[in-house]
Amino acid sequence: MAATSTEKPALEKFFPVADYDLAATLSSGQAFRWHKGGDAWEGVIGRRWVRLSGPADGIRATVAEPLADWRWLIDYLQLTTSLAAVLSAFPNDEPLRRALKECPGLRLLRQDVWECLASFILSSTKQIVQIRQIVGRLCERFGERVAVPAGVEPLCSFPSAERLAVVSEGDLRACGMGFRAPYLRASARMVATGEIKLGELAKLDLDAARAELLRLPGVGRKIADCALLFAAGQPAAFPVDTWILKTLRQLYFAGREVSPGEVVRFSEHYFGPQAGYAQQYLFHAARQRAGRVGEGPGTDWGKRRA
DNA sequence: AACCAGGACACAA
DNA sequence: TTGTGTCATGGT
Repeated sequence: MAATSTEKPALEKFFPVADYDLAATLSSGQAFRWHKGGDAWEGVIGRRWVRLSGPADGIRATVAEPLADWRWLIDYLQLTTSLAAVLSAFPNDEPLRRALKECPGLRLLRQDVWECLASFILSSTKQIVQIRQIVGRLCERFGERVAVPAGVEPLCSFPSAERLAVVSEGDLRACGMGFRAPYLRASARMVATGEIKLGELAKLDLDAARAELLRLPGVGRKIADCALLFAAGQPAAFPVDTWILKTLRQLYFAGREVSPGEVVRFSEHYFGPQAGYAQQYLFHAARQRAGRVGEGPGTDWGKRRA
């Protein structure tokens, strides 16, 4: 664990990397705590505040306290992943070629499993902007303060399963999560007690890992696959949400109203070992075309009435 | 101002 | 196995 002992602690580090679109990646609905501040993105990874900016040839990272070991960030951003190798595993079809052209440099992150899972438990029938709000309130009320540079507003970590397991349902509802509150609380308990071991998911095959997550209340196939893909290192997981359902019907079923089950089964054999990456490209491309990517509260694309 | 949102669940048939 | 109503909340 002392592999980087030769490095001096620093507040800033530059990581050379090609084909990495930070903005697309951080706003593509896989993580919910990133905020754009000027030309940079600010967020919290684990218990650290980070500011990221993306010059053409890499990513510059700034933290609040000097660091020598940056592996946590390399891992989160998946900087050692060869995008070309991933994309070469895609089926060579027109829909994917188009999505690749529309979202060059889109990546998958490797998030904390509990944060990702809990966030997606809160996501059901919620718009992404609302998920961000709910997660934000959850963190500020039950998370722990993290160190930030002078002049930056205080921020908190994502609350642990142990913490959320002992928060009352009413206090959770006060974050605006509605009927999802009992799901989050009960799932937090099962994770906190070790009944479900999130750390083991990466070692299991996809079906076994999914079966584990499906034991959690409020976690169905879609949310399980989100946690598996965005956090648990299962590259073949393929979350089918309303966007992907509509998109796949259009692109692969000639617009026919095929059932969700049929679309799921199609996705299981068609997209291959990197199906999850394919999903993210199709999802982000579709949302981008619909003008839904940069949206936040108060964004109305100039349609506000006088 | 209605409509609907990165679903899950219990309950039909 | 596949289809329907229900569950809170608030942005658009």
